[in-house]
Amino acid sequence: MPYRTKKKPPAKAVAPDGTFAMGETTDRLLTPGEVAHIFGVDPKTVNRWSLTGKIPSIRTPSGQRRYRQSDINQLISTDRG
Amino acid sequence: MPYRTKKKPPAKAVAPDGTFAMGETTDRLLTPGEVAHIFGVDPKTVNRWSLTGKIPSIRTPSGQRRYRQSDINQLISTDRG
DNA sequence: GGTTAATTGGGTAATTTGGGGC
DNA sequence: GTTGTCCAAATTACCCAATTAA
Repeated sequence: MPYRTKKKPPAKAVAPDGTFAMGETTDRLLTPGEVAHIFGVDPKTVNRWSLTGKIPSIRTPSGQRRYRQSDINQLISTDRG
Repeated sequence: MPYRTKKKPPAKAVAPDGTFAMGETTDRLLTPGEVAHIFGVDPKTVNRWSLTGKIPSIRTPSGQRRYRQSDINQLISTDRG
C-alpha cells in the first residue's frame, strides 16, 4: 500500500436519518506505512513502538497491525522542550 | 484501505467508532465492506479470510458473503506485540 | 423499472512481517 | 537504547468487468 493521502470529505459521522458514512469517519485504522509517513520514520519503527507498548495496535486475523487514528493523534502533541 | 462509500450502509450495524448496539443488532449479518472497515482492510481481503477458514461466512442465495457479528467480535483484540 | 453503490472473481503490484546485523 | 536497511515469505491492495443489492 503506497503512502497515499486520501482526502477526507467533510466528516459527517451520523446523518439525521441515523445513517453514517462508512470508512470516512473518525476512527479509521491506519496501516504501519501510513503511520510511518505521518511521523517520518520507517514502518518497522512504528511496529517497534507497538512492541514496546508505546502505541496500541490491532491485529488482522492474519497478523498484520493496524493503528487507530485516535491513538496516533494522541501522540502528536506540540513539544516545547 | 480503499473502502469508502458516500451512501448509507444496509443498516446501522457498526458505528463509526467501532462499537455496536448489542441488544439491537447482535445477530445482524455484516457485509464484507463493514467487516473490512472494522479491520482496516480491503473487502476482498475479508473474503479471503473466509476462504482460508479464518472467518465463517454465510452466503446469500446469490452467492454473496455475509458475516456474523459474533464471529467478528471474537477476532478483535488489542495487541501488545 | 431505473439508478447508484457494493460485491465478486482473476490477475498483478505493493506492503507487511520477523529475524538478523550494522 | 533507538533507528534504518537487507532478506524471504506471507499478506494485502489495486486494476478490470460483470453481477447483486438497496
